[in-house]
Amino acid sequence: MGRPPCCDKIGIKKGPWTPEEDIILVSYIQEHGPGNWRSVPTNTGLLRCSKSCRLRWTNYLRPGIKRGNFTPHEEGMIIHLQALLGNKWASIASYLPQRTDNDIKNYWNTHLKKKLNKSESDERSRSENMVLQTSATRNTVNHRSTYASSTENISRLLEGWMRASPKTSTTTTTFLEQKMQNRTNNFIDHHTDQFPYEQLQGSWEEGHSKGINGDDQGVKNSESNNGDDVHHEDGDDDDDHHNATPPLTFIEKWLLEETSTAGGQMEEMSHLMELSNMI
DNA sequence: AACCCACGCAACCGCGTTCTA
DNA sequence: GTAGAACGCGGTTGCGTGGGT
Repeated sequence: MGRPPCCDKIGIKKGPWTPEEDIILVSYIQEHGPGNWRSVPTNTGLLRCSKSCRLRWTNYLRPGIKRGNFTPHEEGMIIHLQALLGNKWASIASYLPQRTDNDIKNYWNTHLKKKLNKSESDERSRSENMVLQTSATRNTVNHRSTYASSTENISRLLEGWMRASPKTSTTTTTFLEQKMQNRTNNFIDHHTDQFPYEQLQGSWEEGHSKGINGDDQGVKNSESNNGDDVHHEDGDDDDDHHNATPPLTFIEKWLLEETSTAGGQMEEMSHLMELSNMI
């Protein structure tokens, strides 16, 4: 309490992350694993506060993150989990391992809240069904469904950055100088100018197997389950998330059984609604 | 073509919780 | 047991972008 924010320190950079910074951060985490964020800026030479590094990693760079439009299934889960848990975005995110709490929060604030308000004002008695129906309808219309894993994001930004600035770097730190050579060798396909996803992923997992812990159990799982919403095990995500998560056994069961297929979804939704009404 | 506005998303900030010496 | 440091979460902000006029 009353502690000054770490980002007030002089010389700390704010604002959007550059591809360079992303690469440095990813390289470092690939080698040392996430955690001990305080040491990340000093060890990497990044002019960012530890908080910013952690946020960038968890919200954007972490592997297994699904980006792009939310599926009706995900949307339904968010709506009902929000009804059950409130604005516990981290807890909700633990049920959607491929989505970040920030993503879910943004999606709720920009889409779902409005939608729910609208349907509630339209007709309160039918609002619940309205939500589900409009969800499905909307998704068929909204088809920017190019989900990309974060590794793909990284590969793309690497590609762009490497083309733009072949070898030089403005933030020449000891760490960067040492690692960029190695990492680009790992990331870049020697035979093409592309950064094949498989190769990048392989590189990542190779680094992981050296000793990444905690979050990365989930990282591995979600990576291997890319494109699948199923949440397979409890050790899948942050410990905090699970500690904070109430024993929603029905939902867990539902999530385990349910895939992105729409079949049976509506029926399960109605069960969920009953459950949430009881609570 | 230029301007305005609304929207979406990435990042920041403040505070509560947890950890450690 | 306590204080300070680090971490994690939720709310909020600011900027880029696309659509409308």
